[in-house]
Parts: sequence; structure tokens; C-alpha cells
Amino acid sequence: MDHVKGGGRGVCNQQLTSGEEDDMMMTMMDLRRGPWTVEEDFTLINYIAHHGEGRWNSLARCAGLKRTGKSCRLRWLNYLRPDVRRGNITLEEQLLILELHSRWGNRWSKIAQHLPGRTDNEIKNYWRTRVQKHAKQLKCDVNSKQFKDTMRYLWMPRLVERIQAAAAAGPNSSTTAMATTTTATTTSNSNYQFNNMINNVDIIGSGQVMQLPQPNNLSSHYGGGVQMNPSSSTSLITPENSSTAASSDSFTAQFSPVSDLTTDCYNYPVNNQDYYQPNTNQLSYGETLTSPTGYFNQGLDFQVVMDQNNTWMDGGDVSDNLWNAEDVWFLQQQLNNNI
DNA sequence: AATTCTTTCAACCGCGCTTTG
DNA sequence: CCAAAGCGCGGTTGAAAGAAT
Repeated sequence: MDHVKGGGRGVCNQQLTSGEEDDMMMTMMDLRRGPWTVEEDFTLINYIAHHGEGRWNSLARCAGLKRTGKSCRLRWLNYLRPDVRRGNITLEEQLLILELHSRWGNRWSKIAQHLPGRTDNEIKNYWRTRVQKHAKQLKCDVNSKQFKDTMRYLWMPRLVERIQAAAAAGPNSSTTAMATTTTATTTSNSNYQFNNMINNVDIIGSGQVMQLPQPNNLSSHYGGGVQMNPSSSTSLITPENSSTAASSDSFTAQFSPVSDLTTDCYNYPVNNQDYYQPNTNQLSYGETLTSPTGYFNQGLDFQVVMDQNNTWMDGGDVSDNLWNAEDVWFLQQQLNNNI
């Protein structure tokens, strides 16, 4: 068992509040809480290996674990399951998370279904610790249109660039390598394709395509396939892409910076104060900063913006450095100028 | 070296939905 | 059909590790 960072909630056998069935069980049976011991892990793994998963409460009892069924389930699904992958979130995974979150919001389990081996908990943690951190840096709400536009028009294209750069650098590149897993991975789940991920990014929306360098076949490292809902209304732009993405058994992680922003991608409650409110009298952040028209009408070369800091593309923690100081400064300048 | 601050993430909580008897 | 039990999901917490002072 590798080193576990973070303590979760403290180990104790404290009396719990009444109400929940698990709490009742704990009170009655003096169940354990807090971090799992190696012995408990071993017991749970052994039991599931022999009996399989099942009703978690009875499983916990039968296995002799002084844990709630819920706790056993969580431990198994998030940590002990043989196909669980932990470690750095890869660029491809980051891109997927951003894209899927833009569609579905905080539907972590749904998002996790499309990231083999990743748990909803891990994705949720990633979002909260990394993505929300950057929203905070930009002094905007993570659910605001500003931030979503920034993700879509700046962050995601940069991720694409990094993926492509890493792919061009070769299969041993640290950025394209699959996560530095610390646990075993199964063949079926660790191999997946990002076929036809992004060849062209339609920056403008109505056909003006930012031609990105041809990816050095992003999928070449990954075999197998993961299904993604092919009926999604968020689709890539160009006919050639749509045709190449038609492979029935390949994962087509498609995103378009201009995919229906007002439909599936930004389908948030209208009463959200932070959410985009049409304003015909003044330019919104999105129009002046991160929207395609905003960028290009102001003569800002998107590529230049993206290339402002090469170190962003360089080493460092793959899962971090999503923004650098210049990005933040730039975006904040735009905010100051236009609000 | 010691202390404080920040970040990370495993684990818990509560709610709502589903299954079971 | 109903009540209880079980399950899954999203939100939150807080201990430990690492960074900064």
C-alpha cells in the first residue's frame, strides 16, 4: 500500500448522532471510523475476492469488518478496486473533465464513467482543488460565464496544444504518459483512445477554424475503447472531423469551443446571479475577452495569447500549471478594462 | 530549525432514489 | 402498496504533507 496523504476524518469510535442507519449501527456496534488500516484493507479485498461485491452492510458484517457498509463500499470503489487509477490527472483527462463538466456540471459519477479507473471522488477533488483554485485567482465564480468562457477559449485550447506537443515529443513524453499510477490497472480500463480528439478548433464558431498542428495521433498510445455518448449535441466542427470521428468503438472526446454554449454546455439555472445575463448596452466579459469575436476583433492573436508563456508548456506538474501568472494578470487586466 | 499557512484528498454526511420483504 | 433497508451521489470536513516565512 503506497503512502497515503491526507488524513480524512480522525480515527475514533465516537458516539454519533442518531438518525442515520449507519450511525445507529455505529452506535450499537461500536464501529470504526477514519482511515482504514492495512489489515482492514486486506480483509475487505480478501472477502470481495472470494465472495464478490454485494450488499455492503451484510458484506461488512460477514467479513468481520467493524465498518459500515457505506464505508466499505467507498473504500473499495475509491481505493482498493484493482482497476482504480490514482496519481496525476493526465492532460487528456483534464481536457475531458473540463469538457464533460461543461456539459453536465457537477455530475461527478457521470463524468467518472468516461474516465476509466478514475473515481467520482477523485474528479471532484481535482475540480475543487485545481479548477476552483484558478477561478479564485481570477476572482470570478467557477460557475460564472467569465470563467467558463475562459476555460473554453483559453484553457482548453492550451491543453490541446500541450497534448499535441507532448504527442509530438514522443510516447515517452511525461505529459502524454498515462497517469503515474500507483496502483495496478487492468488492461481493459487503462487503455483508451482519444481518437480524433481535436484536429481543428473552431475558434470563431461559424467555420473559422483554428488549424492546430495535426496531432501525432493521440490515440496511438492507447488501445481499446471507451464509449461516449455519440448523440451528444456537442460536436466538433468540421465535416472531415465528424467523419473521422465516426469510429464506432473509439472514444471520441470531442469538444468545440463554440459548441452550443447556450444549450448543453451552459445549461445552468437562470437565477444564478453569476451566470451570463444578456446585456445589450455593454459588452460582457465573454464578448470582450474570451469569446471568439472578442479576441479577434481586438486584434488579439489567439495563438499569441496562448504562447505568451512557454513555460506553461514545459515540464512541471502535469496536473497543475493550468494558469500561470501572466495568464492571470492578462485576464484580470481584461476584466478591469471591461467591467 | 521552528512555526505558520496552504494544499491535497480520503473519508464522512445527508439526502434522495431504488430495492426488498 | 407500504415501510424499512440498502445504495449511490454530491457536498463537506479535517488530518497530514508540503511550502512559505
